[in-house]
Amino acid sequence: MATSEGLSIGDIAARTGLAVSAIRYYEAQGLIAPWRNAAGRRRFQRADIRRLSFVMIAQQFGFTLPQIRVELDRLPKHRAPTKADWSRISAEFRSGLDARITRLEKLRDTLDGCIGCGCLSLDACALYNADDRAAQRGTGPRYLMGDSPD
Amino acid sequence: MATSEGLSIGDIAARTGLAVSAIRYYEAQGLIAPWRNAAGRRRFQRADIRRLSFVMIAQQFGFTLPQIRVELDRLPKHRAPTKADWSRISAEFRSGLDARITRLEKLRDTLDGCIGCGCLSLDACALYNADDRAAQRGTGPRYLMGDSPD
DNA sequence: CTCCCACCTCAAGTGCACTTTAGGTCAAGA
DNA sequence: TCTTGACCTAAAGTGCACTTGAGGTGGGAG
Repeated sequence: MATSEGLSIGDIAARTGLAVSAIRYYEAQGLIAPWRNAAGRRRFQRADIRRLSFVMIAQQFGFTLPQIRVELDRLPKHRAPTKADWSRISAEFRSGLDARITRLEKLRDTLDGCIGCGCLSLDACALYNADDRAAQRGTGPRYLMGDSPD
Repeated sequence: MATSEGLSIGDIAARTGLAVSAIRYYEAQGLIAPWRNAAGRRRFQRADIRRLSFVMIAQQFGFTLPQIRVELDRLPKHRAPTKADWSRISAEFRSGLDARITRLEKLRDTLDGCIGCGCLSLDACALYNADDRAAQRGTGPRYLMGDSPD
């Protein structure tokens, strides 16, 4: 409970489900900025719970902490995001998510075309096209990694 | 080129686009098992190119190297997978992929419902439901992490 | 004959996202 | 009064997937 003002790191941990160590780590990464009480202990606002939820959600979306930080930096440090903040960020999440889904679906469709095919030819199989032509352009089965086959 | 029998690690690197160090690492992880020539150098079969392509594709699918190893262990060590091998593995890939896509779509749909909502209520918002009830069950915004809300 | 390149091993380093450990402070309850 | 528990810092450790570095060998080209 709040001894005086704000929430303790333990409260935040309990309410977000995060480990205390993770919360401290996030502070070190600049994702949250609790203040300190007279005893030097971290004090959090309720809005910080939302910032941390935001972090967890964004991670689900595949964002790295530095990327999440960029988003959070555009938000007021201690306030909960407004409707406008949220709409903008949601839109970005949405496009990132769409891209991710599209990539996976492309992969799945290619796979579907290959199930039971058994060709496994380096020259012809769409899943095994890490051929010389692709290798010259970089690494790996490039077409599946997002490039289009020329 | 093949000095005598088989392909050198350099050949394999060129044809797969992988770094030589990565190929050695994969051997250490038991994903491939090249033999050695008189001089102690790795010699690969053409089928190993396919094994490595398989590794790269499986990574795209989100599998870890140990998981990929499990799949590869069911394949003959030096031979290219047969049609039957491939069909079985494809089916597993397929279901893993489907699960991944479903999860992302669920996330996206929730997000869609939230864009512009601005509620951000810990009790009501589907994206911010890291509430006490969820926290009691583990960590994070559980519903989004795959659990269903009770 | 000498040089270079491709290869070898083993150990350590990298980046991400944390956790663990060691050692210490402070306030409240038995 | 003593002890317990929540908190503090700084540094080191973890797991994954590699890369980099140091030091060494062998074979073919010039």
